[in-house]
Amino acid sequence: MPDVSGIAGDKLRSLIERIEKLEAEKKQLGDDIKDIYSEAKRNHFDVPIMKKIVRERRMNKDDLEEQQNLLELYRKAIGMWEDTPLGEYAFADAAE
Amino acid sequence: MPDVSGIAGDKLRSLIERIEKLEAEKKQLGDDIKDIYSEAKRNHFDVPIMKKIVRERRMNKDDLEEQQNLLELYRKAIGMWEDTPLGEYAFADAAE
Amino acid sequence: MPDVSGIAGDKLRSLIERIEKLEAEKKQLGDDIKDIYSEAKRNHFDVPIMKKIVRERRMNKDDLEEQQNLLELYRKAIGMWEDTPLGEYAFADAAE
Amino acid sequence: MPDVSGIAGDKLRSLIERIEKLEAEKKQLGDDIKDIYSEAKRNHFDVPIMKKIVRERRMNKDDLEEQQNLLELYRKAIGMWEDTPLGEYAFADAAE
DNA sequence: CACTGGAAAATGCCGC
DNA sequence: GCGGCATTTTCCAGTG
Repeated sequence: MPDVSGIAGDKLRSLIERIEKLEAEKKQLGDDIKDIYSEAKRNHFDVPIMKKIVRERRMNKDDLEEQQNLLELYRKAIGMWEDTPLGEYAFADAAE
Repeated sequence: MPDVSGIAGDKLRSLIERIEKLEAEKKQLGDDIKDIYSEAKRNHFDVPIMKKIVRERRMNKDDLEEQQNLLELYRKAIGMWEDTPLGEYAFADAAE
Repeated sequence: MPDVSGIAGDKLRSLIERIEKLEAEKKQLGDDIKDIYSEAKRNHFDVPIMKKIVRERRMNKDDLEEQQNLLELYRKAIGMWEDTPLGEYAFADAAE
Repeated sequence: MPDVSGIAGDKLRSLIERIEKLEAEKKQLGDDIKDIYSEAKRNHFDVPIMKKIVRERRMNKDDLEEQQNLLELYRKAIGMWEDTPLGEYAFADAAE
């Protein structure tokens, strides 16, 4: 759109193009990450579990514990699984 | 949560049970839909295409509302841009 | 589209309409569920935690345990958190 | 996972570290994009509308490929329907 | 600072 | 059983 726009139109178009360029790179990185998960799968790793691990590592440890405590509190409040050993597994669930 | 083992626990359990009931119904509907696709397949219709059609129709329907929102936004913005060609620019891009 | 179609066209349209009807009901249930979560929020419950609870209850307990074990195994394999209290707790839990 | 604490653990750690590196870069790009929107705002552009435009352009781009897939599907199905009015029906619906 | 809407991620499902 | 697609769920930034 060569001459419909004035200065501001050029600026706007420039901004949008810069954004689109960055978004394209961002998408590329997403694809690269997928590739690594594929490689992991080929090496017989469990991909969903790996994703949980990555997420745990990204999370702040204090928040993780706080979540755990709340989860446990809620389980208790509704009397969930009170006669099973599953309560012990609470910690792992917080990360999911 | 105010009171773990008292009234709040009852309320929490009640909420969760209501949710689970609705989720069960929702799942049932999903199964019913699958059944219809099976029936379609038995009648020699091409199921993937049927799904595309259903999807298209849903998208088109959703888009009507979306278009309204978009127009709304544009009208709002035109006040700012009314003495520049930018309004036109935005419209042209959105419609292209 | 009254007379473009023959018998098969009628059948196809009928199938699609039944599907769309069920999908509408399904969507409605989804909205109802959202409403309950809103009510929960108004009652000062932590909605994300509630969702975890609902999910836990939906899951098969054996699968849950299996997941836990794998997660723990992976944490160990990469030496994750081995010098933190959370890590010790998890290790203890896994070993018992 | 073959060998928890041996070579497989090294492989797992390596995969995870590569993923985390890419995620960091990805996050950086997200921040860069935000910066551009900030710049736009400083230049008195309407950011929500810009986002709409970017989104529209991305959708339109995606739709081109989608349309191709759809046509592909339709061509495939036409063999089955070529002596009925159903092909027309599908086309009409998709185009409406 | 809670809420809404939009982007991103995860889950589940389907055909090959 | 694997990869791709669609849906659902989760997350997060902007807004009042």
